[in-house]
Amino acid sequence: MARKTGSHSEITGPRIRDAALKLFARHGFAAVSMRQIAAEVGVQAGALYLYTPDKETLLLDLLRTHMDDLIADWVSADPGGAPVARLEAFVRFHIRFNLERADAVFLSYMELRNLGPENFAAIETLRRDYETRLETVLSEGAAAGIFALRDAKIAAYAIIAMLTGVNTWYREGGRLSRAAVGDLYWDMVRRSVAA
Amino acid sequence: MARKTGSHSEITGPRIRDAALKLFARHGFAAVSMRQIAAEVGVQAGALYLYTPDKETLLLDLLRTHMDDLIADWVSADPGGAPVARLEAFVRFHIRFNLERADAVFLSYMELRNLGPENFAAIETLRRDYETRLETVLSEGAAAGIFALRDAKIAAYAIIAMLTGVNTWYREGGRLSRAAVGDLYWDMVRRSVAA
DNA sequence: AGATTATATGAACGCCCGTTCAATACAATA
DNA sequence: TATTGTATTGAACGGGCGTTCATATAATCT
Repeated sequence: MARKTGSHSEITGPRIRDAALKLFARHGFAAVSMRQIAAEVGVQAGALYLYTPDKETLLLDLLRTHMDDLIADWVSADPGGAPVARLEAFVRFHIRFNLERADAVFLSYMELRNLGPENFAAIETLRRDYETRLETVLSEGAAAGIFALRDAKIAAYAIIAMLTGVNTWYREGGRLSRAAVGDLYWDMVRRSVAA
Repeated sequence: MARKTGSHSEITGPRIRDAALKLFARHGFAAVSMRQIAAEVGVQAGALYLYTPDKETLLLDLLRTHMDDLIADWVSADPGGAPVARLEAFVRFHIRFNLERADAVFLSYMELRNLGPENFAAIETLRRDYETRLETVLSEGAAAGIFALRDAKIAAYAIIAMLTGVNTWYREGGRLSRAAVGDLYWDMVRRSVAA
């Protein structure tokens, strides 16, 4: 056997990335073998190397795609205008986006350490970009006297950590709907920075 | 060569746990081999099995010790009395404790997935115990009209996530002292739950 | 001093790893 | 239909893995 019937790179490529994302998030980058990823896709291990030069680059692609999506989606969700409205939009956006991609979020917090120094730095730059966007909203609100902040950068870190934490406990079909979670967190964030 | 001069289990045991904690946190449980841990201690791999029945149990011991210490230390740091004072004590305690044990904190968030189901459940129970202690402080304050909360459980999750996030950015010798960080976070927490 | 116990070595076990590559079967094009 | 290009196999490479165990030396006990 060699090439399989119905085989196309536009199909196999995404399936490999999906399988790798799921398995890396579930068991950890180092614990997942290329053979396991291949088995999940229904292919032999050698075939993966038509789609990635090596295992680390496969991880890097997943992390970079996630961060790019995060920033791009926030840019188009950002309403601009009044800082309070922008902050509320950020809170609801961050919770929703992260809940929709729990695997990628977990990966991008846990497996940065498996990247080489320059790849690590590239992802860190994207993360800092995202954090800075929130920090800017907070700073502008503070300058306008709408927010009372002692340190905009720390406030941004604190808010993002708090919101990202939803992923550790939220379960679909549980006591609270996603909208209710957004309401609760926005209430806490709003009060923590209110002037 | 066989037994080494000066060898004692009370010395080698802790050194093995220290090395394992450091390496697991740095590279991930699956990425670290028993031979690497042994080399860090200056011993052969076989000697590790005088101290742990297997690799997973070594991880479990590290995680359980960390959670036990966390709860025991909070119990003795808890001032009791007025909810506001207790909440402030919790905020400062959690930040300090976690900064002092960054490796163990990272491990206990990232490597639970490498535990079997029953070991996983045991650690989860300890975590829930800790979370419930904060939730109780919040609930009592709310009942006394001192805190305004829409959901004490979610507020506890949010506060813990926010505080734990300090570990991802804090660097010794940076712009802020540990005490200053405690002040900033206590300010935000206080306002987010104030009546 | 001699016997016993505790602590370690180092070789070996079978197994799985990431990656490469010649061979090959299917898909697309002419 | 013949040819070219694409997607995949399956075997092989050297190497590292977790774990076991017979053996040996150091520490301790009588």
